[in-house]
Amino acid sequence: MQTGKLGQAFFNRELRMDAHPHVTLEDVARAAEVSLATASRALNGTTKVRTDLRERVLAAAEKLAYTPNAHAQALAGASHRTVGVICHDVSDPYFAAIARGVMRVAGDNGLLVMLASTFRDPQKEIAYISMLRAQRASAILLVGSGFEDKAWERALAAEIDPYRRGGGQVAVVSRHRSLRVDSVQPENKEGAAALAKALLELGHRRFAVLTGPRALTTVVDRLAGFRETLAEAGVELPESAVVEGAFTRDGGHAAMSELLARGLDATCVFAVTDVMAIGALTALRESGRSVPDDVSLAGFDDIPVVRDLSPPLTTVKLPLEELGERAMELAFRGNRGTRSRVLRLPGEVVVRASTREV
Amino acid sequence: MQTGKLGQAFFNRELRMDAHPHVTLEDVARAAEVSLATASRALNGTTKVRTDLRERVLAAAEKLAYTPNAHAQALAGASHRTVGVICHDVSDPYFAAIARGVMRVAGDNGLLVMLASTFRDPQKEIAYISMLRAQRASAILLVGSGFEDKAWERALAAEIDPYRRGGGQVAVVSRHRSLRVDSVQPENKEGAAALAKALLELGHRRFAVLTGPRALTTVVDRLAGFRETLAEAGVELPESAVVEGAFTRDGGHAAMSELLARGLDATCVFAVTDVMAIGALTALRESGRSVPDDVSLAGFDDIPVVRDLSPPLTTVKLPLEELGERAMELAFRGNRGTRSRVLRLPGEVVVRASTREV
DNA sequence: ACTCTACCTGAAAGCGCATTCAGAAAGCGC
DNA sequence: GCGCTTTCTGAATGCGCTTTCAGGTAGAGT
Repeated sequence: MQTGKLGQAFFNRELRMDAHPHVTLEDVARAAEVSLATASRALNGTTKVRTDLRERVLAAAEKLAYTPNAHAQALAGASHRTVGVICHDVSDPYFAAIARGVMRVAGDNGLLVMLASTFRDPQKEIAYISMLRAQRASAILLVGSGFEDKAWERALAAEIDPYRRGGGQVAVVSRHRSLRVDSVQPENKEGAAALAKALLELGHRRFAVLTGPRALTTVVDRLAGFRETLAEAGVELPESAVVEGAFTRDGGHAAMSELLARGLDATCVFAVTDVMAIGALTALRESGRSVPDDVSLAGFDDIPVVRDLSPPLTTVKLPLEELGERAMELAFRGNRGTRSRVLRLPGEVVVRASTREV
Repeated sequence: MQTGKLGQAFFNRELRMDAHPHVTLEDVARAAEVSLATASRALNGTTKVRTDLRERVLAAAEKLAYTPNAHAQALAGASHRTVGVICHDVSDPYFAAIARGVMRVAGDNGLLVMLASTFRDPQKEIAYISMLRAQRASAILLVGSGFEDKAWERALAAEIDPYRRGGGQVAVVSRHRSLRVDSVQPENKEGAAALAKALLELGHRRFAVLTGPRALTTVVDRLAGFRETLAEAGVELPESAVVEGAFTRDGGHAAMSELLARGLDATCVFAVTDVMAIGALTALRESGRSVPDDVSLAGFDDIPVVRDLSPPLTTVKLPLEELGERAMELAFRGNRGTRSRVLRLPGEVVVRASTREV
């Protein structure tokens, strides 16, 4: 495995699996006094094996605590069932929820999931795909917004294309589809538009937005949906009311603080993700402002915890787990055609107490 | 791979990796007009290869988008670097934080992580270990509280022992160490004791506790530490003031509701995990009670979000990511001795606004 | 009882790679 | 320029398993 790409290893110890050699199929066959082929067949049930022989094999396998070597099986041509999932950070509730959906489907289907966190390092994403390719994972799921960067997409394609040519399935979740693969996408733009509409209906006219990195497609879409809907209502969202921050709780906190420092004159703040909204909420509280009395706050995603905030957060509910489940289906259902399939899942505005009428 | 254990598959389509056969080392060697052995050596750098030959090989590999087959490598004896992590639910912030630590270390060391969620199904835990064993993962990490069940521990050992005999490393995180393997454990009992002391110092004398399943060792330890410290101070914690619930937000919500229904007469409620505390907090709010004015609330773990609650939660801060990191070190540092190593990481009481002096 | 057809079983090939072993080339002293 | 050692290269082996392929055995048909 070419792993050097992922950084300096500090574990130099070689951990070979041959301390005591593993029990092999041959051991089982010998113990059961049958041929290797028969042992294999008895264990896999691919062909009928005389009952007494099969039982002898099963008994021997049990007694020796035999477990087939998945590598040998894979090499010998058996389909091995493992999925690779690449996300930015498992500990982000947004990805965690999607991963949950993935894991559920995987568990129900005897699939092993290899989960990798890139910590938003594009290099790592590439490196992980390469590793997953080496593992001959049957499918790779790319979860999370990609970058709007042509060079980057090209580098990605250089890994993905050979993988697919080799028969690998690829699906992306919540990501721009410049990669021509199957994808399942939340309706970010529509969701943001619906949210904007709901906020307008509450009477708000002066808005501010806390965005994540503007290069992320998710940010672009949500911002566009929000802004355009305001524009249609004749409400302008000046660039000075848009603050960019990291896609994290602290990013939201910092962005909100920045906004407050600039002198907040909006009656409603929209954070493009719930995670950022959580940071923003705390920043507002720390500044002595009350939500929603002094300012309304809305997020996006509806990660589980936001309903337990005080006040509970108005947001756009996304079917996060379903996003993961659908992606798995897409990947394992296989794609006969040449066109990439796109599954769009709508969000739903959930108005809670963090926004009020003005 | 024997995967039947994990339930009914609904994906019947065979996804073989041979749609277009993968580029092999032999292809590269042929393209570079060198022998297979030379190509292997050039790519791995194990032995010196004449410069021009190496460059030809590298160029050919690049051109053909060659990726070694990790299965073949593993089978041929190369150590393959993959870790298996088994937890209850990735989307639980507690596990997510630990997983984050694991992933960070993995990423820095070129390790691939196979993450499995058991959804608290003991059968699945066993099945996953079996799969990981089949994959010849270099190490397996068991994250999360085990059950106090002898039969169950025995079944587990039946998987673990052969794995270790084969040279596999095992480490457990936050789990009773009836399994004689390396472990890293938060000081649950001590932490709960320290929390109890802090709450006593705030003047509280009537307590209630929201626990998770009493069979979980984590619950047992935290409850014991809490209760014993109260007892030392002459404060009794009657069983009627202890409510058991699921180890989830909803479990905490339900348990708190139950407690309220019984007629809460405590001035302070301790939820054995932050996740449960979050549910409890909402239940209290829904009942019209103010935290901390009407009742104080404390949790355990210090998952990231609790500081953003209103009021921020008093809790016992555990070094969650470090738990994961240490486990990885334990696993990959290897264990020369016969005794299993135990790493205990202390918690620290963090008093926030959810508890007040009475 | 004898042949023909199913049905099983076992020997052997091969999956893609790392690595050993023997041999070839190159470098050295004289 | 010859014989030596030192490097490097390539053919061949084996990792553990699945899967042909070629028997072999038993049962059916007459």
